[in-house]
Amino acid sequence: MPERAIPRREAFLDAALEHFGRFLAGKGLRYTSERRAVVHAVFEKHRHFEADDLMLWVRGRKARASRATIYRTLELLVSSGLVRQMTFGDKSAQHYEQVLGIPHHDHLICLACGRVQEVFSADLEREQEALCARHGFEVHHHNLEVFGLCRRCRAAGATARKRGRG
Amino acid sequence: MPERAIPRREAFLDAALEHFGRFLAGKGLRYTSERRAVVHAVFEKHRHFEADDLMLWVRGRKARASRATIYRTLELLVSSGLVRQMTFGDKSAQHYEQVLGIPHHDHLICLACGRVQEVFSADLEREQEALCARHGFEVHHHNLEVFGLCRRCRAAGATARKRGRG
DNA sequence: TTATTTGCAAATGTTTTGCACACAT
DNA sequence: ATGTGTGCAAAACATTTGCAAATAA
Repeated sequence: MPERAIPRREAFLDAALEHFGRFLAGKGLRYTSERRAVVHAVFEKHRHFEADDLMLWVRGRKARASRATIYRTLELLVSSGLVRQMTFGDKSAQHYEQVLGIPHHDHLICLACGRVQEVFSADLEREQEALCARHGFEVHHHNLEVFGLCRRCRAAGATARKRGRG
Repeated sequence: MPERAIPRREAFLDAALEHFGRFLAGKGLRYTSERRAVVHAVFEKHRHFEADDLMLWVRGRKARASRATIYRTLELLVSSGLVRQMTFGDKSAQHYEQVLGIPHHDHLICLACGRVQEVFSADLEREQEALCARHGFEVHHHNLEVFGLCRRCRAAGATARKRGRG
């Protein structure tokens, strides 16, 4: 079976809080209420986000953190491996997504509706590894972003075209 | 043979100038000396670049174009399909590369030296297509960026580690 | 106690925009 | 002629930084 489903990301909040605590402690850094609030916001409910979304979520939870702190904490979260940074094509703001509890996956980005679909193929991963190996390249991580039309929008487009003609 | 070499991008200047001319004419837009100068700069010698590099190259050719014009022309070049926009990981400035005459390829980005290597694998492309097809996704284009260590830096690192130990 | 962290506001760097003048067709 | 394109300078963004005040360990 070359494919697997991408599991839901829930119930990882505690693990994330703990992981981040250990990361900070290991660097002699402090676990402030702001940093806890950011971890809560990231791991409670959300998938992809940008810095500004995150600030709003934190504030929506009666906690507070300045924009500067959001950025500084995001940097730490990325270093700790709890969050990864992405860049979808030509957008201006950086995108992030939680990593803990979520196996690697690629992204299909619909040009019509903007929806981002997460997919995985072991065969594809294997081919990537093989390609890099042939070039003597040691892989740390990778991003695959495929742009196109999702099933829904293809159907909608087809309908629209039929209507247009009829 | 699953792989092919990425050909050099040369002698595409004339084709690019013509292609862009047709694109502009088709939209009722004008082929100004600035736009020609930008196409020259992109297709004469260069591979990957950012907006500011391009401005310097244009000016290095005794032509002139303001920063605003560079950005406006880049947008047109992307629309015309002559250039594509990329974003390597977490960098701030957008990156571009010429497309005409250059078949699709992926990028291996070295975290140590920053070098960007272009690679291609037909098997990999096939797996990507298959994955998308399984999801009913119609592919327009895609980006694969692999981050890691290139052969050279791996060797250097190994040497450094040996020296450190010895 | 004290080094780290925070918020604020100012700085940065990239990209976009408004507008008067210049120009390609 | 006339609608487009240009340069300039200012605006718009996301992101980073300096610093005095606040705080976790």
